[in-house]
Amino acid sequence: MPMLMLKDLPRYECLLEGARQNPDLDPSACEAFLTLLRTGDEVFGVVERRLSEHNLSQGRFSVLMLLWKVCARAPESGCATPARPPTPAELAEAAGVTRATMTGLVDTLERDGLVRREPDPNDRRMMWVQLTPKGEALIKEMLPLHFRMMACLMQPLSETERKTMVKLLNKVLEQASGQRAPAQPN
Amino acid sequence: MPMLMLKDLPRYECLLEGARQNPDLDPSACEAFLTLLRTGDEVFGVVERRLSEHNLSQGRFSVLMLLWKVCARAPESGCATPARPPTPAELAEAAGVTRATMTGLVDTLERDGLVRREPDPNDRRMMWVQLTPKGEALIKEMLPLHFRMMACLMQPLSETERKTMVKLLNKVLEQASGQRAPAQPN
DNA sequence: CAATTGTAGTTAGCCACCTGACTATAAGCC
DNA sequence: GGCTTATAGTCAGGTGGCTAACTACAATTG
Repeated sequence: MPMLMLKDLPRYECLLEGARQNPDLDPSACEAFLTLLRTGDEVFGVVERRLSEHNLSQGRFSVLMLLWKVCARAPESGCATPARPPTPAELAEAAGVTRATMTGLVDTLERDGLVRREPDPNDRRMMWVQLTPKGEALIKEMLPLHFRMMACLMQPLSETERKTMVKLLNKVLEQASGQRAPAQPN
Repeated sequence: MPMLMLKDLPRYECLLEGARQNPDLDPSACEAFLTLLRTGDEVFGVVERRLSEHNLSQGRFSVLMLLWKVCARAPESGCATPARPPTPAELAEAAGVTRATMTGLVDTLERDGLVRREPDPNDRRMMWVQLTPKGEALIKEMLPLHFRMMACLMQPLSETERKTMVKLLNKVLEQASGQRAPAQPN
């Protein structure tokens, strides 16, 4: 549960009351906003708790996933097979964290024997990161559990409702991404 | 951006491909799950970035909000007015963090002169936490900006879509809360 | 070829989250 | 009244985010 989020969402009447005092408060927007963050936080918490039983966190798990996808890439999957293992910078980019953060993640994963660093023979600035057998065994063990957890969490929604939620969330996602970088002139 | 979340969500075809190899993978559940976390992360990031321009974070802002709600509670708002300022433990409970975390938050807020600690005269274990005038001024300045940001983020959704999203998210929220504490016998 | 510029990885230092242990105090119960 | 138990706040130590600065190396360019 990484972010501090109000545990009890305000009742809608309180939002309406607040809107009467503050013209900037849009009750339905506020409700949607708070519910989104609250739900994301709660779901994230469930995931973290499950992962922590296997000594993992979201971050560590994501790195293992990224590494596993590379080495497990079947030829028929249609995805391009990279010529070499990924570098910390590539992992950071894919995971959406800074290179400094990735250094720390790979440090602890390496300390726990799940991952191995190896210098790139062609560019001495770079490192390659690879799963160890132990890391591969762990991710293979975890994946089915992780998938079942996703299914369990989304079980109250019908197929149609899932599609609807994804559609609505994507609208918000796009808006939020635009907020972050209003223009990418390149 | 507190949580590490894959930046590029997998395409749906890849999920279908994965499901063929792993019977536990439910493609629509997986898509909904990833989109939910990704969107929550992105929205959270927008908020953090805005708040950081005023030297705040989600956590610091939430504490100020909680303190402000107490002292700004108008009699006609219908909410019960507490007899005294909140304690760190109450703030932690309301914000959904541990008491230890709240100690740290109040530490930095007090260091920055936004908040004041005062011993409870009736129970020497407890402290009262209150906004300073500086803290109150800051939250009053921030709130309209914060409300406008919520409205902006939710602007792509119609009123109906917001209601729908809240309804669907609440189903997931309830499921996730149940996951966390399967039974509360009390 | 030498100097500049850019890139990869790390380090240091900050913040906010956690757990677990500790201290002081209050409350309940012989 | 004196144990025991419970509660409030804090501290210690760990993790995972961040930025900014540094080192080593590669690439570009005059």
